[in-house]
Amino acid sequence: MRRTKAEAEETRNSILSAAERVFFEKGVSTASLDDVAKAAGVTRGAIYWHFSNKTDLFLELYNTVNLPLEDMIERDVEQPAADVLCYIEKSAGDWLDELAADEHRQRIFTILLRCPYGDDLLPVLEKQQEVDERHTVMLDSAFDRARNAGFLSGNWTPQSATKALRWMMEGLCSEWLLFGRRFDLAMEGKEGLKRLFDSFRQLPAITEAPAAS
Amino acid sequence: MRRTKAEAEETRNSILSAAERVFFEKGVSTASLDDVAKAAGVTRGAIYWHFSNKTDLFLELYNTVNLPLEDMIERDVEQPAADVLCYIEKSAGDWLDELAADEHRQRIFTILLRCPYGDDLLPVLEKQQEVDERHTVMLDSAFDRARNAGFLSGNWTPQSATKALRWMMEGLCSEWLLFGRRFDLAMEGKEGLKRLFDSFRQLPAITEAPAAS
DNA sequence: AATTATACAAACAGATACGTATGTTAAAAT
DNA sequence: ATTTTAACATACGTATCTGTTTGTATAATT
Repeated sequence: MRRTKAEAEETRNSILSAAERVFFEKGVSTASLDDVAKAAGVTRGAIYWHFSNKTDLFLELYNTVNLPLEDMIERDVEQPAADVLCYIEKSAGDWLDELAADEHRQRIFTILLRCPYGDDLLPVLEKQQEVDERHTVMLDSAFDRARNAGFLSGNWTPQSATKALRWMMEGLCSEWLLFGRRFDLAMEGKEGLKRLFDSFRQLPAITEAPAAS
Repeated sequence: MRRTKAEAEETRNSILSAAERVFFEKGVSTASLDDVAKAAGVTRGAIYWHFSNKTDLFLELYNTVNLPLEDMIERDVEQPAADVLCYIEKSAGDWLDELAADEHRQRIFTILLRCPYGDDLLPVLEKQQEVDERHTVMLDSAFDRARNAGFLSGNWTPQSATKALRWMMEGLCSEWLLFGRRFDLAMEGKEGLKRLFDSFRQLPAITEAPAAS
């Protein structure tokens, strides 16, 4: 029963959608292609027509979303130095809002967190690391501008602020995604961000009074 | 070839040790019992003699180590309020040192992070959550004592400090363990802790001068 | 209108992996 | 000295998953 091109694209998408749900529920390695086929209402024949194997299916699924941090990078473009910290904080908070509201991204992110990065999924890991690297570089330079303009507390260096922010975000999301969403990600996350950024902004208490430069 | 009791205990331990390495390298779900048996220099018969199946083997392996946070809990016992913050910081730093030096714990922790908590491994997940819960409660009360004694910055509440610390530790360890140990865990981790705890300790800059109470 | 290529389903073959059943040796128990 | 039983190895049957092949109805092409 040959389908029209539009119909074929539909089944392809339904396979991807089913794979997302099945991989999320059973894990990538334990889920079989038959599980995915049944969830999509097709047979394995359809999957092997559209994709070459499970790894390829996973990679295609992985390409349907931009990575967790990827769009956060684009957001933090050049801003006036006075607003950089607020802007980064807002950007991170918005990103949490989006994640909390988008189950699709939640599933993808969860799958990525606990997928066994062995052997064949190396390209995924490499892309992840490249995105992380770009995000780190961007944050570093943003915090550096804030610091040069005198808006970063002496307690923090650009690098340490970047790491603290990234670790908090990663820990926050890991706990929420991997361990059953037992708290309000957006609310608690943004409160944590607020405290952390307050400490970024807080100028030293005891040191020299601002001399005219 | 019947072995003596001591020899049997040896093979049991070698199976556990092999399982640790194999699960770490191939992932729990993709590793077969034959892989484990070969790595241990025995056959599957030995495994089925000592353990009832793969899940049971995993649970036994899981019981051989105290959990990542478990011993950190015991450490943070009652301390004079003036030293509480320093004590927690040191305790967390020590724990990072130990993790960085102990490949055994690294592997177990890594396995736990990316194992598919579906279906049969629920007891593992539940124990994890219970340990996390106890750790959180302990940190809350410790930060609370620090705060009541005036040693916690007004920027932070006990709860927010607890969460910030836990998220930072979790993000730090996740990035290090899941993504190839590409930095010095103990050094960078302790520097991050130092910055964070400095911000915990830093009293507000502008607010009222300490009035006699 | 006849042909061809597409989009699958169904059937097939090979490889694991699991659980169990059975065999075997030597340590304990008697 | 037998007997028993612990500690495995070996062999077996079965289920499952994978990749491929074959069949087939129907769009698309000419």
